[in-house]
Amino acid sequence: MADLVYRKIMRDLKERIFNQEFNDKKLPDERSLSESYGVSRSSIKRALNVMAQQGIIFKKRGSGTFINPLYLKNQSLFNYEGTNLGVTDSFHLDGKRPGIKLIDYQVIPASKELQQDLFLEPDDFVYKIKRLRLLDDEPIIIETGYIPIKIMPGLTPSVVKGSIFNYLSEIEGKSVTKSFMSILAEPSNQQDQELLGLSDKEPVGIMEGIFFLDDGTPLEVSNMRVHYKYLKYNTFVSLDEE
Amino acid sequence: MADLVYRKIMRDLKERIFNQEFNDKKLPDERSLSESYGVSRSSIKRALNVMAQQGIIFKKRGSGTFINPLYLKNQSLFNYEGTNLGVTDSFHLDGKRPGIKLIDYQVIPASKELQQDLFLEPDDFVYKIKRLRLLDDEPIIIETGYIPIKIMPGLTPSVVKGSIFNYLSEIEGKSVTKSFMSILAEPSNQQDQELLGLSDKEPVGIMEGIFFLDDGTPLEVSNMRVHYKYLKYNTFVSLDEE
DNA sequence: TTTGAAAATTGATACGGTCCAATTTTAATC
DNA sequence: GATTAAAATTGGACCGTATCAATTTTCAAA
Repeated sequence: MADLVYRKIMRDLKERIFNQEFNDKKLPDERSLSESYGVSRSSIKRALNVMAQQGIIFKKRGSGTFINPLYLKNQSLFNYEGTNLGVTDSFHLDGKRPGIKLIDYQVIPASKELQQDLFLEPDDFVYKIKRLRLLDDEPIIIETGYIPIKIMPGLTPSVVKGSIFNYLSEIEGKSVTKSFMSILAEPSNQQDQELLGLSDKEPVGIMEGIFFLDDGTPLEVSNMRVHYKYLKYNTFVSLDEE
Repeated sequence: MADLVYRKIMRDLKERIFNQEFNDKKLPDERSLSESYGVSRSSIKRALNVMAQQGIIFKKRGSGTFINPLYLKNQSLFNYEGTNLGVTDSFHLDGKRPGIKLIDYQVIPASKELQQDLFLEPDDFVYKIKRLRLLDDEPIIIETGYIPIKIMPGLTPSVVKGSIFNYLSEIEGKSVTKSFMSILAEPSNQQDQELLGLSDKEPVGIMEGIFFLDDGTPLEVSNMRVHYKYLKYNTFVSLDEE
């Protein structure tokens, strides 16, 4: 994973940028980079494309490649890194201790909507798993997930008390690297208030969507009701389509 | 813009997918596509990569390329299209009539934070523009923006009553295609409640961040307090880095 | 000094090739 | 039949080239 040419270039360039090596905010041109790194221009282009997509640099034809001034100042914003997409990975908040409390666990027939979203047959069953996510014993997320039985036959309550995605990758060698999510907000309902310790004037953030396995199999439909103070979704958007 | 090879391939493939031409949910292999379209495999790869990044297809080495079942069902979710990033473009809600009410307009010295975010000198000035966005006369967003004077010397109140981004692209030929945004939620404050017609139990969604010009110049620091019923941010996330 | 055309620079698109790695298919063996 | 090994399939990485398009630089003419 780490020995790809274009990734090595990226790592090195990021470091050089961070070390202020390019004090005019401009990178060398692609042909020079190609020569100095001793790799093809295609690989340079690939590295620069990814970095541009992440918002670290801007490219302008005829002019050159420029460093995003914000990258130097606020590098942390540009690190969407992580090995997985699950909550256990996403909220790596400053060494706080994550916890899970199992609220509900049952096996139910898949509803029409779940059949569609998870690509199931009418007689398929799913786990319904409702959990409370904690950070240093403080509740922050009410998470309700639906997972097809036939994909994870071994999903026992004891497994569910830990990270399902980690279990998947460690035990079954499958990884969850893609998701389609919607983010929105709502007033908190009574259950939110009880479980998350909110007043009736405090809202919840909602992240709902579908997690996919590597090969595109829909794994889980998830609905997360997040304590509003812990919801902060950062994103760099580019309309360039590549 | 529309005559690029890889885009033509993308358009055609999307249409063929939508027409159920690949009823086994599997696309032809790259080499066949290359031959049948009469283009190089590289171009096929490029088209497929972009489509994979958009979540339309999944690729699996050794196995093939597969259609995301959700694409057929819910195609609208996969259209992040648009020519600009501004609010005027983002919320194209079903032919509703957008409107703008100017609340505040002044020229002020750039604060420390603005100096950093917009890359300004200590003696630079910015416009502070506060506007209420309407949809069919219903208020949905309180938008506060800061734009450097030196970038848009001609930003008069009359311009500000319309779309600033459209003005930029039509009059000055510059386009805003990149942004760095954070999305979060908060209880509504009194002003939110008055301007957006919310009760004290209803929250606002907040989208704040920086808009960039094509060449990487930071154009605007923006803070949008959105009526919670209108905040819905859809996104496909992939950890594959390309 | 200013203007404007030509030249140089620089990223973008596209081609086509080599080799590799994961997976599936096929065939052989027990 | 089941198991295993070999072969074929299929996407991934990387290289090097040719041509184009936007921008900047150079330099001669006015």
